[in-house]
Amino acid sequence: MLIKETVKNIISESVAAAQKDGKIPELPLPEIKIEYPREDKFGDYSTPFALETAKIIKKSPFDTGNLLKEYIEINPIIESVEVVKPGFINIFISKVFLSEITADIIENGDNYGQSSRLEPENINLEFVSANPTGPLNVVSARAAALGDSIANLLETSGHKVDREFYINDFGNQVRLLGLSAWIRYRELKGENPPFPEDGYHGEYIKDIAEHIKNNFSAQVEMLSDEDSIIDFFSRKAIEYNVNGQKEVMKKFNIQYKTWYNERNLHESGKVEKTYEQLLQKSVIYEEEGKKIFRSTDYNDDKDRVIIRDDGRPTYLLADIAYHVDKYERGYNRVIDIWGPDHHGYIARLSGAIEALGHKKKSFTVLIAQQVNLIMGGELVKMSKRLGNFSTMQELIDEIGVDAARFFFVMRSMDSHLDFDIELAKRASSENPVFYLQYAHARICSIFREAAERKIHFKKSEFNHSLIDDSIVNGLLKLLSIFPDEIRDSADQLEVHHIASYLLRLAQTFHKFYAEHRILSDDAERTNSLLVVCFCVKIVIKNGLKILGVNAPEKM
RNA sequence: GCGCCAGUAGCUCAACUGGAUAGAGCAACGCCCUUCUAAGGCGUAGGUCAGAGGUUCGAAUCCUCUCUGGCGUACCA
Repeated sequence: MLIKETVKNIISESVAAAQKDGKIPELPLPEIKIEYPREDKFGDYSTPFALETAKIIKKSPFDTGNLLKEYIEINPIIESVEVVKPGFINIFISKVFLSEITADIIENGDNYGQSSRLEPENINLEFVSANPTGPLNVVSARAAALGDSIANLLETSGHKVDREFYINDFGNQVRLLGLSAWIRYRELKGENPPFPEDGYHGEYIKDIAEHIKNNFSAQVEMLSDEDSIIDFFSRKAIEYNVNGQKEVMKKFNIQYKTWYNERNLHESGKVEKTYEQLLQKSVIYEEEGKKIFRSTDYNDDKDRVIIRDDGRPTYLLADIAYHVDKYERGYNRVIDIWGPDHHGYIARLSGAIEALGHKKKSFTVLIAQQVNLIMGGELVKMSKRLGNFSTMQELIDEIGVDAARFFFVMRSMDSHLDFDIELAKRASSENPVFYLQYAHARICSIFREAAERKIHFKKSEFNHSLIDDSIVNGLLKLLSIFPDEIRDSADQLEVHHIASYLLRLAQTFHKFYAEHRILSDDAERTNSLLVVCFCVKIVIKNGLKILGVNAPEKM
């Protein structure tokens, strides 16, 4: 149950009732905000509603608060209401209600935290979509962790989400990749051809050449002209790289619904079709043989070429076609996660989408800021072309999937992330992911010990009064807001809130553990404490699942 | 030049998107294991929220300007 929303409804009903009684004028009022007060003495929930409406309804916030107090307090969920100094309305939740949270958590189990929407969105979430010209790097790893977790978050909060990866298997870079591979191939054959300056210098190109030599030599020998040879190498190199990317994603516990080929977009005529549509919307003009989209109408710095003077479409046109295709496949919300080097691209693409009649709000681009990889206190520069980079695969091998995924999502994606490999590698207390997993493992250990001692745990028997203290109540309160945390994070598309929440929960649990001996001779008390542990375990597990991190039973 | 992101404790970052006395984790120091996992707990110390104005009941958060760092500013993808 979403308590925040419930409280909000209670307030708005109270306001409506007060209006009906003529105590508050019937004017349009701002949306009611519900907050978690910083201090316990300010209640479990709080609203600045009276402060915000003071001017509109021409009443002192203090009076409004006291007026609403009686309407709010009628509700059985509410223990009491206090109106404090400037005019905050502080709400205390009833203890009975808090006691019932354990039953709610246990009943829902793996599904606790999920909620449903009146109008669920059908979302396409595209992330990573790295060029298939080489292995995935750590920036892609960040986007991967963020994308999958945000998808989980949106699903858990009641939307439908499909994960998608766009493969740029078309254009200049692809040809250059094929050429690079072909040259390495010839080197393997004992030749010594010149290597293009702007080619791909990475060692992995040699692996691709080796792969082609081992599996497709006969086919290569049958090709005579250079164009078809390079085309063949391009296709095989792309295939090799994409397969590698798929493998890494699988290891990272990410399951894409769709891997979408740019090549298909061109070959199916969708790119041309999109051009026709833009033409009909009169947002295209011609200049020196080029077809140009008037993106300045949509807040872009300059208009953008979408068809070159030689007739070939630019990347932008294909990308517009691709996004239009997403809508045509039935999605009513489209979300992309991009790297920081593409932010300048947002205006032109969203402009085109808007020009073609889709709601501006239905398209969102999230920018995942850069990752500074730090090794031995030094910044590691990454560049695919120079062949000097650390791959996502290497990262996973070195620090493990759990640590990697957690580190990438624990910070806001707006922040540049300093990723200290050495630090993340250390399996010690410095590492927050271990701290969290340890809480889960610890609970499992308590239950193993309980079984050892022949204690029969009855999850439906919870006697709050036996363990009614501030630590337990704080823990129960935290558990109760989990669905709200998910809902809020999902609406803001900010998954790091879940990481913070879980760390706070783990911290509260460790404190609880230190202060309460769970297993004792008092059977009834023991059982009630075990119920609390059981609930914490469920929430940690469900929360970690959203982040794609394992909840180990033993450590 | 213009645009985007960032600037908060020694370091890495939060702060419920305008709320009450700005919080965690590392690092430092001092305590706590004959008892369910010490990968843990408790405590001490640490701040001109980059700077200056403004907006209002109320600003780390919003608006303007300045400074610093990163990225971008293609008929590349």
